[in-house]
Parts: sequence; C-alpha cells; structure tokens
Amino acid sequence: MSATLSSPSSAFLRILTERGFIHQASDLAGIDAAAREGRLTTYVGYDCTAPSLHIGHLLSIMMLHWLQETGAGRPIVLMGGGTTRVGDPSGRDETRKMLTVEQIEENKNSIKEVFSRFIRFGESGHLAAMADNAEWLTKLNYIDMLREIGRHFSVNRMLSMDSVRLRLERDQELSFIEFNYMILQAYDFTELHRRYGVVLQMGGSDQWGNIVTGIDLGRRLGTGQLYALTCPLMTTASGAKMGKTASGAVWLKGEMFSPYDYWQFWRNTEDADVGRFLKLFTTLPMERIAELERLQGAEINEAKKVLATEATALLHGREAAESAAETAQKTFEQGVTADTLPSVEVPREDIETGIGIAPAFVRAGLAASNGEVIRAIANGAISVNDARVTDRSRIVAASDLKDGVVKLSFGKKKHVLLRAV
RNA sequence: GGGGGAAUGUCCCGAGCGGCAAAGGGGGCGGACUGUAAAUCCGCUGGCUAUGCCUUCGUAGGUUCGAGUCCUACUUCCCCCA
Repeated sequence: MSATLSSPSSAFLRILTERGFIHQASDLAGIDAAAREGRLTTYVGYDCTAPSLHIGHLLSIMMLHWLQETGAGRPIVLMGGGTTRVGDPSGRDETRKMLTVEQIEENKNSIKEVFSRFIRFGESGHLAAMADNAEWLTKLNYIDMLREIGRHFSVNRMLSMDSVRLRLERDQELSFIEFNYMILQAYDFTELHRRYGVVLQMGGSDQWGNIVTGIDLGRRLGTGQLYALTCPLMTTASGAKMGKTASGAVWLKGEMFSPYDYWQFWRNTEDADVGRFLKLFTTLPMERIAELERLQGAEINEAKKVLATEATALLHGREAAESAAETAQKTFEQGVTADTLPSVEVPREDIETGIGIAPAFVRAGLAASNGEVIRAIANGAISVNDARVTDRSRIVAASDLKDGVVKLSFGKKKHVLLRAV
C-alpha cells in the first residue's frame, strides 16, 4: 500500500482521489507530475472472455474517461486478443476454460464499441487509441522471446506473486500456460511504451502484481520509469461481489442487458453505497453529490434515481436514461402500465388461441421453465395485468389484451409486455 | 514405482444403512415488513404433454427385482512411502 499523496496538484489525481478510485499506486508523485504536464499516456487491458464487458470493468473505463477529461494524457485501450488465448490466473482458483481463437475474435469485436461512450478516439493529442496485443504477441518466437524477455524474469519472484502463490497454497492446479500470463502482460506494457509512449498502466486491484512485473521489465529493457495505479475491487456494502443478478452479470452491452434493466440495477443500490457509487459511476460534480449524500431515510430514493439516470445516461445516452426513469416512475410510483416496459412480440393468433400462463412467462423470458412459473404461482409471485394469478391453468387470451398488450409480472419488480402483432 | 483417500443436484460447499429427485448450508428467486434499500421472518430453488413419465451423483461396464450407495476398468485430484 502506498501512502496517498496529501495534495495532488494534477486535476487527474485529485479527481481520482476524491472520488475513491485509487487502491494502490506505485509512485503517486511521479504520476502526478506526468499528469500535470499532460504526458501521462495510460493503458488498461481488457481480456476478451465474453461478448460484453460488465460493470466490473466500469471503474477502469471511468479512470480512462477522467484521464482524457482532465487532459492528463492519452488513453490507450488494449484489447487482449493475444493474452485471452493464454488466460489470466489472477484472482481465481480454477483455470478458465480455453476459448477458441474464433470466439476470442468475436468477443473482441463485440466488446470494442462500448469504449466510445466514455472516451473519444482519434489520431492525435489526447484522443484515445485502441490496440490489440494479438498483433505482437502472436508473432513472438519462443527462443527469441526466452532470450530477450525470459531472462529478465525470476521464477523465485513469480512464485511469490499473489496470482501464483494463492493457487499453490490452496493446492489448486496452475498450468504452465497460465503461469506465463504475467510475462505477456509485462511485455505488453513495454511494447505499448515503445509504440505509444505509455508510462502508466491502470487496472483492478488483482492486476497489481502483473502491472508491477511490467514496470520491472521496463526498467531492465530501458523504457525509463513506468507507473502502476489500481482501483479497488467493487463490492456492495454488504460485501457481495457487484454485478451479479438473477440472469447473471450486469452487461454493458444493451442487447444483453437493456437500458431499462441497467437503470433498475442502479436504482436498487443499497443505501450505504449510494454516495460511493455516485462518485465512481457518474460525472456529477462533487458538490452535487455531497448534497445528495445528505438525504436521509426514504429520501435516499431520490439520490438513487439520480444515480440510475446519470449512470445509464453515460452508457446508453441521456434519452434512453430518461425513458427508463419515466418507465420506472409509471410502473412503480403511479402503478400504471408503461408501454415502454421491455416487451416481447407474440403473433396475434397465438393470443387469440390462448397461451397457458406458464408458457407465456417462458416466452416473455421471465422464467426458464414452466415448472418455475408453477412454483412462482404457488408463491404468489405471478400477475397478469397486475392481477395476481392463483390458478396454474389460467390462460392468457385475447380478453387480456389492453391496447394490444398484456402485462406479465414476476414479483413486484420484473415486468414484461406481451405485444400482439 | 508402491500404498491410502476423494469426485454428489451443470452456481458453490456438502450429508448420503441397496428403494433417492437424493439431508443441510451458502448463493439466487419469491412473499411479508419497508422506501423498488439493508436487516429480519416465511416459501421456492431438476425437466415434461404431470396423481404419471423422463434425466441426474467423474467415465464405461457388471452384480441385483432395484445402484449415488456393492464389484471391475478408466480419468482427474489429494495424501503417505520410494
């Protein structure tokens, strides 16, 4: 743990500090000076393990956002097209399942677009650039690599790194391929220094070891001083890992997690987290956040709505955010059916024929199986047009249509409109 | 190389005399209470054309009316001896 710089002179570090982004840094004074001079070219790497990033990645994206916003330096987004083929062992007990090269490429293309929401890309100045480490890592020759890079790594030291040590201590398998991950990431750092003049690597706290390894390699290869800065691992006040919901992760890609659901996710933040999240996940001025933090009791709901709308606006745009806010207001506060609720289209003739209650919920995506719906009915969780269903043989029919839609609800929070077309 | 132990409900941990859709817990979901929060209490947490049928206990065979449970081989992991 490094001491926090009592009074950073760069806008970049000042903002990161007061908003709670900083977990560890290698040399705050050095970072501060480079930021002040606008030469803090910085990269964050993202592995392509899924078709979308999720909110766990948001912290580091926000840091790149502030880097650009404050003119501290140029953001470099590194796609891990190469490293994903190897698999990072950091912070996990088990080896990831190997992805095919095709899957990685698909994921990479699917992930890319989200960054332009938070940072501006371009050729010059502080406009961001995107790189892909497949470009250089896949061309490495094993023997040359060992001679030029491998000789700078001490296995003794590598064994002491958390990502490796924790695995070994728990008697968990660590394959040779994973053991190499940190070497590749370290090499990336030096390569990005060579290509773009990158001097800082940021990432989650679990990346500390990998980043510092890169700094060491840089010193031996003569890159000059490189820096590390990590953000905390996001957990909720009650200690749960953030971003897990019923359906899985909170994805940043709209097709996988709708703007409405995204708004709802933030709306349901625990009281104790609201202030912290406003600082991290919105760009509202600190004075405004301080105001919101003063709200007590049920008034905190107002702060949660601001959080939800601002966070959603950053990712999906102001319009989508306000539409989500409005839909929520109609649904939860006025108790009317908002026609902007998520909807699923169903052929009109199917509804005229009649659809069983269970299949209807499965088609709406509210349940995974008929059995789940039957059990939910027994739990009193199922409603059609806001009327609780108690009979499992209930049929959703044309008589349920209001303005061409039927409102299906699973519990009080999950609603989907079945739209006859 | 020799000896011993382990793999359980496709989220995780874990009990399981030959009759088991399989104890318990965590997590998740739902209900109540609230404020679309937390905490607490209660319920649910294999699938289906559903008083029945089908698929599940590392893999493949075998014994048996019947196997998660017994036998054999294989795979993977752990421990001890060399």
